[in-house]
This record gives sequence, structure tokens and C-alpha cells, in this order.
Amino acid sequence: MGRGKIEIKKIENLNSRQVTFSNRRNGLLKKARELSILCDAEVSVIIFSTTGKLYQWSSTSMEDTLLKYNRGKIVEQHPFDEQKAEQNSQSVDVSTLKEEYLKLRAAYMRLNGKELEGLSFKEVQQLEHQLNEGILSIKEHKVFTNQISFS
Amino acid sequence: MGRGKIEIKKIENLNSRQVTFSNRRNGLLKKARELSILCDAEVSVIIFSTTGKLYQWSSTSMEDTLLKYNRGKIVEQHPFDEQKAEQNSQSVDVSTLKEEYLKLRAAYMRLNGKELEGLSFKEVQQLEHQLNEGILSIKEHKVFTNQISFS
DNA sequence: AACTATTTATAAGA
DNA sequence: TTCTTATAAATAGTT
Repeated sequence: MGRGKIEIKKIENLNSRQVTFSNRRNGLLKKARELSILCDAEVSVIIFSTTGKLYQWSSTSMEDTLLKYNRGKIVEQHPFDEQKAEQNSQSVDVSTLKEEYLKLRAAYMRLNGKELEGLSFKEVQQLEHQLNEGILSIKEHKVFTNQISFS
Repeated sequence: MGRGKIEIKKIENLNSRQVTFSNRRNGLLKKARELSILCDAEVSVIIFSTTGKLYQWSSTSMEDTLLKYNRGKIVEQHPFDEQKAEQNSQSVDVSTLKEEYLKLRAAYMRLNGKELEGLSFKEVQQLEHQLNEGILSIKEHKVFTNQISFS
């Protein structure tokens, strides 16, 4: 779209490549913004230049988009939240893993009776129930392993 | 770029919004591809439609881009294993985080009385003790919160 | 889903 | 870089 038609292949001349990068990068981000507004869509664009510099634009926070992108793709072989175990995921990004880690850590703390602030009465009841179930299961385990050792 | 100029604001008519979404989405992905080829850049685009459907394009694997994007931004240290709390590190690599996640998950499962295979008798005793402490702490919490509600 | 009149993006030049 | 402008490309409204 200019004085001449160009072939889509790497621009060898460094200077024109940089100029084109700047122009088209701005164009892409503008188009992304227009798409998100016109069509009420969630759009994120991430660009790394050859030199490693980051350019980005996101209609909502980039983190939200990436979490949404990865939702359900988490830790396929070891799902903490069984509902999240999905079939086809191959990738997990760090922020999502971190989110899961922090959720799991919070659950772990609660099982130790810590960081209970903000739980409803019902949630505390459920927690107590969960702990009692854990103790029961452990007692059964003790019986079972004793049976094995003495048989 | 059409029969008339349009204002950049949400298209109210559902049908034209869908048509425009389809057209401009393709346009955006094409521009992303051209930018990456012409300028040898790494480009990723993520689009969610209003209905939550995902459209994406990435010049390299999306996972690579997201990892690169997140690199260095991660984890202000929430160590599960206190011994691993280091003073000056700002970032944690994925494999370390994942390892911590799996260890925490194992501890969480044990608190639920699951995956106890291989624990020594002493370890099981300690686990039971830990659970009883948790229950005690929760009972205290219940008393405490009741006191607040009735004071 | 096609068709075009127009608008917009941008390649090359200054 | 930044601006200009001729031309290519994208697309809004129509069929």
C-alpha cells in the first residue's frame, strides 16, 4: 500500500526495515484497538523487535488476557482443581502457574488453620469437615499398613 | 476504508458487528503475519470474541512468546519451603516454580489423607498431629469470630 | 458471500 | 527521523 507493491519477505535493507517496522507496528496496534472497540472484543498484541524490545497493546490488562488464554491449560498432569483438568493442553505460562501455586498455598494454609480471615461460617465448617475426613483417612491408612506389616 | 467513513465506537447492529468482526479479525491477523515476516519480528495476537471464542496467531509458538513476555516479571517469592526463601532473587524460573507447586500439592494431598504411600510411621504420626493442630486452630477461630459477632 | 466506492495504510522519496 | 504523496490494500455499505 504505497508507492509500489512489495513482496512479503524479510526486508534486507536495515534502514527501510526499521522504518517499516515502526510504521506497520503502529498500524497493527491501531487496527487492534479499532477491532476491540468496534466489535466489543478482547484483543491483545505482543511484538518483540529483532533487538528484543517489547511493544504491546491490550484492550484489557495483558495479564487478564493471558490468564484467560491459559485458563484450563494448567498443569495438565497434576491438576489441583480437578475441574480444570483438560485434555489437550500443552502449554502453561508462568503467571498462570503462579496463580495456581498461590491458590494451592492458600488452601494449604487453611488446612493448617491459618489465614482464615474472610471465610464464611459455612466455609469454616466445610474446612473442619475436610480436616476430619483427612484424619479418618490417615487412621485407616495406619490400620491398613499395620495389617500389611503383621501379615 | 469503505463506502463511508465510520466512527470508532461499538457497532450496535449485531449482524454488521459480526461481519466486521470477521473481516477485521482476518485483516489484523494478516497484518500481524506481514509485520513478522517483513521485519523479522516476533508477533502474537490473541482475540476473544464477545461470545468467548478464541482466535489467535503467533509467529513462533504462542507459549514461547508468553514465556518471553513473562520472563523477569514473575514471582515476588511466596516460598512454600521457607528454607528456599532467598533474599535477593526477583524471578523464579518455571521449572523451579513447578517443582515447588508439585511439592506443595503433595503436602496438600497428604493433609487430605491421600497419597500416603511410602510415608514412615513417624511421618504419618506427624501428619496426624499437624491435622489436629489445624482443627484446634480452626476451633479457636470459630470461637474468636463468634466473640466478635456477639460483642 | 460477492461487489465496488471510498477510506486508510503505507512504500518510496525528500 | 519525520513529512509527503502516489498507490496498494482494507473494508463499509450494498447486492
